[in-house]
This record gives sequence, structure tokens and C-alpha cells, in this order.
Amino acid sequence: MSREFRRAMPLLPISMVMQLTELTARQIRYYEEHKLIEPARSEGNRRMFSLDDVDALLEIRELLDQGINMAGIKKVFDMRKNNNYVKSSNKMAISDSELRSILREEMQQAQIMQKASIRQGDLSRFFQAKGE
Amino acid sequence: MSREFRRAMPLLPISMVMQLTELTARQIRYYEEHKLIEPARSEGNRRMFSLDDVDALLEIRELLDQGINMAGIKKVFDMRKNNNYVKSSNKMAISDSELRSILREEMQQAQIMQKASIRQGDLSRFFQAKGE
DNA sequence: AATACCATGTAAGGAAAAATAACATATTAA
DNA sequence: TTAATATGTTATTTTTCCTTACATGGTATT
Repeated sequence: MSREFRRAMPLLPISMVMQLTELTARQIRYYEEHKLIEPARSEGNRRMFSLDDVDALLEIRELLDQGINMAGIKKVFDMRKNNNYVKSSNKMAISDSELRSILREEMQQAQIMQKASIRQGDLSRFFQAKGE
Repeated sequence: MSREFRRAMPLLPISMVMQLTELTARQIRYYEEHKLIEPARSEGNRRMFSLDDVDALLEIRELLDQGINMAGIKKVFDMRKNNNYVKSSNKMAISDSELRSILREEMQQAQIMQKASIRQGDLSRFFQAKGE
């Protein structure tokens, strides 16, 4: 519950999401336009993204790479949403698919970290003067 | 290792940190000026904070509440830093103090979440149109 | 081949957020 | 009282982000 919440919390500005996902602002906004993500807005109307949003964007990128178009991706996302609904309605200990979902999540997280650390020229500059 | 890294990653703009910690920008910058935190900088010179930074700020707030001044807090932080060094140098399974440190971290995390969820008028507005 | 659509690039103009710097001030310490 | 701390406030400048509009290379359709 707390963990879910944490991942759903809108914290990141678009600039960070761009770096984490290697997507352009244009792309991110376009995917929002097509309802693949729905980032929150700050008072001043700035998009604020959650880690869940970042996950979704990474997946979008991947699916696009695989030649799937917006409509297809939307379908995939909708299916997953429904699946989640079913899952939570008849709550058992921990289903197979749930486990897989968790694993997938973990892997994406790992992926993010990898991106941020290895692929330099992006986040690297943020680790400059972190002194000492 | 990955978890540490994650918490050290500079992701948040100062506005989010203000909301998470209930500190003013002035305060946050002042603490930085006094080397209690050292947030990274974006290309455009904007401060980018990590979750570790947020933790530190929450602790600073608490210590100030307790009547401790900058110098005192700096001391506390330095002591912890040294302690961490000792800990990692003679690495055993998981020391007592490490466990406590982890627990403290967890509690602070919980504290953040509580802040963000319950104390509305702050983050609440970010959860508006997160539709459906 | 011509046309249309899709995903993205790019540019303009404006608004919001954040930076620095300087001065003000209430409380605490000497 | 005077000095030092921690924070508020204001002004000015940069940086980031927003929306809108138009351009474009690739695919698919006719």
C-alpha cells in the first residue's frame, strides 16, 4: 500500500523524465495526448511525473521499438488495467500474474538505474560537485 | 547498492522538496550554504535533490526544533558520516547500528508519505485530474 | 505514384519556477 | 547593548516549461 503510493506520487519534472527515459518532451507530451499516461499538474500547470509514469514511458518506448503503434499500446495498457482489476477483486495470497508483474516492475526499476548510471552524458553531470 | 544509489539520485526540484519537508526555499538554500546538504545542479544551475537530501532536511528540521543550531547539526551529521565509514570498513553481516539506521530511514520515508498524503493543502492538489 | 496518416521535429511567444543578491528582522548569545 | 543566527522579503535575471502551429520523413492506402 505504501509502496504503491510511493510509486504513484508525482515528484519529477519533465526534464528528469526525459533523461530517465531518453524521450523528448515532444514525445512525452504526445503520449499524454493519447492518454497513455496522465501526469499530474502542479499549481503552475507543470507536469509532475511519478515513477509509475516513468515505467509506463519506458514500456511505451519499448513497444514502439517493436513496431507497435499508439493504438496497439493503448490496447496493451487497457488489457493490463483490466487484468489488474480482476486480480484485486478476487484477492488471493499472491497470484502468478501478480508475481510476474512485480518482477517486471523490479526489472524496469533496475533498467532505469542502469540507464542513469551507465549511459552517461545524461545524468552524469548531476553527480558532479556532490563533494567529499 | 542499487537501493543506495536510488536514494542518492538527484531527481526532485526544490518546489517538491519544499512540499515534502515543509521548509521554505530560503531555509533549504541556507542549509546548503552551511554544507548540511549539497544538492546536485542541473545544466541550467537548478538544484536537484535526492531522497537522501529530503531525509537530511527532515532531520535538520527536527534538530532545529530541538533547539540545536547549525553548528550542532553539522556535528551530528559529521559524526554519522564517520560512523558510516567505520561500519563499511569492517563489514559484517548487518550490525546493530546499521539496522537502526535502516529503521530510521524507513521511518523517515513513512513520515514523508504521511506528510504528503494526510497533510493536504500541500500535495493534495497534485492528485487532481489523475482521472478515473 | 499520389495521398493521407502517424510520430516526431521545430519554432514562437508567454508564463511559471528558480537563481542570486541585498537588505530587513526577530530571537539568542556574549 | 551589541553581535550573531536563522529566516523573511523583494528585485532582477535565467531557466524551464507550456501551448500552439506548422514542417517532415516514413508507412499505409488507394
